[in-house]
Amino acid sequence: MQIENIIEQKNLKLTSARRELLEILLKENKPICFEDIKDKLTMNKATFYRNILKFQSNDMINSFESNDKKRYYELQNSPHSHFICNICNTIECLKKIDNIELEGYKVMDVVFKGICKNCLEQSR
Amino acid sequence: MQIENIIEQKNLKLTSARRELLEILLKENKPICFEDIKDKLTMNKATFYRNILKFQSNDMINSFESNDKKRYYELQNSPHSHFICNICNTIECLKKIDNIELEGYKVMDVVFKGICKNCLEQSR
DNA sequence: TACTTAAATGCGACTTAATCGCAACTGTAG
DNA sequence: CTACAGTTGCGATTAAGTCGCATTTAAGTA
Repeated sequence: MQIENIIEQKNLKLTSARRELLEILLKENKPICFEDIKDKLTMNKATFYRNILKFQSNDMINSFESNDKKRYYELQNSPHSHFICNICNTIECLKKIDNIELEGYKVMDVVFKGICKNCLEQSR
Repeated sequence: MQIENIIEQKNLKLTSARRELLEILLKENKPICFEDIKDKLTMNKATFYRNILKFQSNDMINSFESNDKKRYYELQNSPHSHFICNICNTIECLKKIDNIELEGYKVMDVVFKGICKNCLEQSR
């Protein structure tokens, strides 16, 4: 999916800041936080946050907070869940789990917390 | 469960700040954030956060961030999941869901995001 | 190609969550 | 009653996120 198409689909202006931000998100292909990328950003941080908000309200990205108290952002290419390890704090993307449904609710995102495979094995 | 017992089980000192904080958490019986209770707190906010950390490392409370970008804390009396509505931002406690397991992981907490029952009905 | 304008940006100030170092204080074991 | 490790209050600090405003820019239109 090209950046031009993504933007056009949502009827947004394609600015250099937005191109930059989308390129970063596409390239990373995993949840990233502001701190991870602030040095790469040429745009002002206010612009960063305003575009994050814009993208979120257009369902282009989702975000969640990890154990390190930082907010992570990720492109919503392919919807999937995340697992955050309480020990090593690693964020793992899980394969889409489509059997998670709650009667009466529309579930759009799931974040699991607990102990990941690696840490479980090391505790044996 | 009495506060004295909770503290004693964990080999922590029972200070007035900790009694106050636990009383608040017990009384609320739902996830609360710093802002919700800061006016009630007689302790310093550094003390608040230090005790939150202490309680967390002793598995007495868990925390998660909601859509309002505030961190919510809750006593781990009875483990259960939470549903955060992307529309009304309400945090709901769900009944313990014990059929959620991930092969190879230890799941300790689940946060769902999506659209809650109320908002779903209103969108019809 | 130039014009127009709503939307986007940069900047600086601001708010607030969360943390830190340090001196003073306080539970609790002995 | 005492000693001391652990806890607290305080003030300063860091960093995420927001806001208002002047300036700039993308993109449609003539």
